Amino acid sequence: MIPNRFEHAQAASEINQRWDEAGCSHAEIDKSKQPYTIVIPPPNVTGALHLGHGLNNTLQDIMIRTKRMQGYSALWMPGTDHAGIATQAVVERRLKEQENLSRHDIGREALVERIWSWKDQYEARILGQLKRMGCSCDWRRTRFTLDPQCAAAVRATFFDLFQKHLIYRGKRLVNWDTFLQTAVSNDEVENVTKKGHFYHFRYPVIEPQPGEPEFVEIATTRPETMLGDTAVAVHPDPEAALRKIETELLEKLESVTGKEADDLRDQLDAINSRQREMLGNLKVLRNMALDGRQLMLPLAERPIPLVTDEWAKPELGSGCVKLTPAHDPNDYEVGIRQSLPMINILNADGTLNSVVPAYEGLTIPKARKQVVNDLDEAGLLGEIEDRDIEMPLSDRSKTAIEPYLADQWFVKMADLSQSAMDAVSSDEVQIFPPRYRKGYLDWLGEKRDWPVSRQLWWGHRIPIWSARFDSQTEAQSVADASRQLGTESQLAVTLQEEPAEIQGGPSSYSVFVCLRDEDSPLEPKVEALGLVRDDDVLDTWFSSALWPSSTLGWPQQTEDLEYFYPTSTLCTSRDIITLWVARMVLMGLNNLGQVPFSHVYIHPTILDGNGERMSKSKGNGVDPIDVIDKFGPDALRFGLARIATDTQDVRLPVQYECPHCEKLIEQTKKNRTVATVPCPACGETFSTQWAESEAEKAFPKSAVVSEKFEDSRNFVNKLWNASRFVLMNLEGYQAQPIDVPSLPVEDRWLLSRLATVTKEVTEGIEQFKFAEVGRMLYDFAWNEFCSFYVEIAKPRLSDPEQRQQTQNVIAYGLDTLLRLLHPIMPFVTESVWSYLGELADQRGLQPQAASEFLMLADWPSYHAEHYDPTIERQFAEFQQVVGAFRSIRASQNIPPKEIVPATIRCTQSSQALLQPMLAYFKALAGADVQEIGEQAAAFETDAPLTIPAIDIEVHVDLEKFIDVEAELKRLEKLQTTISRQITGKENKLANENFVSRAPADVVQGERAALEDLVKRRSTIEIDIKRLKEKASLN
RNA sequence: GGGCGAUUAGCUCAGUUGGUUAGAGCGCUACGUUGACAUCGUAGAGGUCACAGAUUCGAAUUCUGUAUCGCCCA
Repeated sequence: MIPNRFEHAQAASEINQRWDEAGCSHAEIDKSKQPYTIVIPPPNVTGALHLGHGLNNTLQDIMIRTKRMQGYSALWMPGTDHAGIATQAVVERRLKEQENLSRHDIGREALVERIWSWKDQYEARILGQLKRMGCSCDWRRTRFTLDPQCAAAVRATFFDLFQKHLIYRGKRLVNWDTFLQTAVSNDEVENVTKKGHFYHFRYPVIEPQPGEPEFVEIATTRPETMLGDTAVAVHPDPEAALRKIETELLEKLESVTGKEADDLRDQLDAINSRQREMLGNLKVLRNMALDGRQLMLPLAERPIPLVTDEWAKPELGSGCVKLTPAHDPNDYEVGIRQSLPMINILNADGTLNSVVPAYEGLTIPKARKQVVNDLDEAGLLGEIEDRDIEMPLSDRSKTAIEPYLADQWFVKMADLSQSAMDAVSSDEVQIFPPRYRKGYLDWLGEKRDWPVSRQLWWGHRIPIWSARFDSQTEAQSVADASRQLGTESQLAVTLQEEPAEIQGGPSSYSVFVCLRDEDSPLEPKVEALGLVRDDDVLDTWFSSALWPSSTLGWPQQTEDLEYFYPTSTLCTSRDIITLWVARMVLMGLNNLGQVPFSHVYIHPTILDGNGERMSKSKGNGVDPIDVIDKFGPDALRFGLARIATDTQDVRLPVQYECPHCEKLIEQTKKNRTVATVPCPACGETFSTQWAESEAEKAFPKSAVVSEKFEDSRNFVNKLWNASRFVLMNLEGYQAQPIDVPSLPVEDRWLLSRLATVTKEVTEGIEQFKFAEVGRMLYDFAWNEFCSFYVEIAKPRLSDPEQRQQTQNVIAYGLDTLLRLLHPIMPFVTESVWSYLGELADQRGLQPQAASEFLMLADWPSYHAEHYDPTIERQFAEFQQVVGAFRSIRASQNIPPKEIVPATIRCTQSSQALLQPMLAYFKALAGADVQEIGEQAAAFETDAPLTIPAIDIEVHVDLEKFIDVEAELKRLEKLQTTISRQITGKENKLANENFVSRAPADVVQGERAALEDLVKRRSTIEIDIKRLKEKASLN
């Protein structure tokens, strides 16, 4: 027999085991079925999953379970991502914290070994989290982006791109993380605003001509970079530039007023005063630049040119800008334009190199201080302003990013990007919600080459061997010799000239050899020619970009690939549309000639109660396991599905759960970063994720959860109990076909509602409307199935004549509801399914044996013929009458157990419907209906309620219960409301415009409504009068 | 600076092509527990739909602008 309570912890683990043993989530190639494939966005092995992942994976599971039930061969490919830089950073940081060692102390092999063991630990944790959530991945296929199969795909792709000359090496300005000593991509850099200074310097002019200034003033927020300056720029036409700004301001000024206009006028004044006071000087400087004047760079004592370039803004500062092409992205662009030397002043660790020996070895902050001091002593320091400065920080190490000139491998993006843009423009890949198309297309449209090398030890090592030569002929001969070593399918060779201006030295020539196979026998031969393998590894996204095909076996032409590729839907969050989705599309097209998926669904981001993204490092990350422990996996999933609207963010307030008293304590910005928290409810102290010392850890640790899952937990409970009711009443069940036309109204209502809900849920999932699907199922199950159908079934089940038919219908109803709910709440539905199978194995419209697992059962089909709008409308009348009785009872404080005499005045057609249902008013509203029809009368001591929309008036006999005060209060309140409505309607109808311009049916409707209201008001007024008379008699 | 999103009840959110009295869950108030469920039931209170303007007979809904918050990009 079904237990009293659904013990989710026990049930879920048993069910998981049964599914696992039966291989329910394993997908096989089955040519008789359509494939449906989802690849999981592989979670980083950096850390455990939080609710953001919980949402992501719940939605995927809803889709895959639905498709599986719909008869597809549904494959959900699981796995994890090695997340190169992130994981290495975490392990390195721990190494530093716990053992005070750097990666260089322990060496490449030892570090990589430690990262592998970290990976093993977190991969297991992550897969465990997914399993407990009920994710029906095909676990037998679990992959890892660094495993041999994925590595083979990486190698094949890299070789192919290299062969197509889409991979090249360049010295480029990269975002250098001086802590991790690697380049990071733009996307791994976040900008923060900090308080800083704006330093003004004077650079002496070498041999100024008469009338020319002796110094040029520049300003910078990063003084130490001046050691690498290679020019100072002035605008080529400062007069025109200022005039242009002036014109623009004037134009703008015409269209605005108030505060904004004042701002503009201030700006205009500033420009005008510049035109008066500075323009002359700027013109002189421009002419000096054109005349080839040079400046003496202080401290370095190096002559540098004065050049003209539009990057110098005559409206800002002194109008001159120093150029440090090797350490500033904008200056770098100017440097390329102006063919300036690029002087690197940094070592890889962020200390200064020997370019200016006096500063060698200093860290950047120290060098900055020293440079400022030295310039001051030299009398070249001007004003120092306070100013907010934008500082780039590495996402990974949280240290400052330095722009740094380094050798990097790049993928040429022009054609690849175009292909990925075309795929979306042509709708071959559809993105939902569609507003995300723009970001995708804009980003790809920039066609920026992709820097793929990372100076890390954890990742796919770049399969290139290289050597650099000063002489072209020498390089050529080594390149030729390399080519002789194997065939074009084994190796690819390029020779690349690296021009002088980039390096700041003479040109050189590099030979690159890319080997196709891992552990190729060619390796020693290549090395014998003096070529050395690149130390760097590939950007993590390079391997993730291959995920949809590498997991299916590509580059091998496997049967899996043939059958399951392209995949169907990719479900992810918006922050990686460009980083990942775009790259998968272009790699899929390059490697297989086919897009990797047809649909991309972007779900919202979960924020905490303060509107901040969840993350472990903020302390507001919620572990799905904590939620599962407290509320159960079904509640977690249902709760998540219900917040998956198509907005971009959703808020989920977060609480600590006190381990002593289980009270939930709202998380605040304050208490979420401390090690221990005193519980305001019980006074005991608990610890948080920040607990470190023994003393802190001695307090029991609090789970972090969200009370938003409480309603979902209640819903699971409701479903369980409704199911229990059904099961407890199936004694003597006999399977019988359900003859729909012969069914009473309530049964046909249920079938009609089931048909509609089935249709809407099916479509909703198809269209990624998960929140709506959740709401529909919740409303149907709770407010219709439980509150009405089950209540009505109670008297019918105790009536021997109706019992059997009711059992058949209710079993069918529950069966369908379980199927519809299964993708969202797999455990509780699977559990009920087993119990139902024990009592009513054969069930349905045409009874059939139920499958062993609900997970593998058929999705309900939409019975259009069951949808009956008349029945639904009639039943709605019944519900409204029930509501009217309840409302009267409540206002009269009639005790729930008392059955009150009642009558219903209604039209003949309503009477025809309600007559057979009269008994249910007793069950649902404690009303004993003694009379129904057009002539049904009020009682001597009467409480009436009119439902104008359906022309029904209900009356309750208050003889035994009359509470005149309460009744008067109720009626008078009603009277006020109605009067207000009447006024509104009268005004509306008195408006000539409304009557003449609004559609006739709307006007007609308003008139009818007004008439009803007036009628009601007079009825109520009569009732009030009668009641008052009665009161005065007593 | 550009793009995207949000702003509706104390909280978290729905709100279909503009049309009677703007909804739900939680929270709150009152009443209720031996018969599926107190993780429950019934009833109720609670909203100038951020602000300003425009379109319209009629705007939470369409348009323009403003403010606040968030995210992304430069």
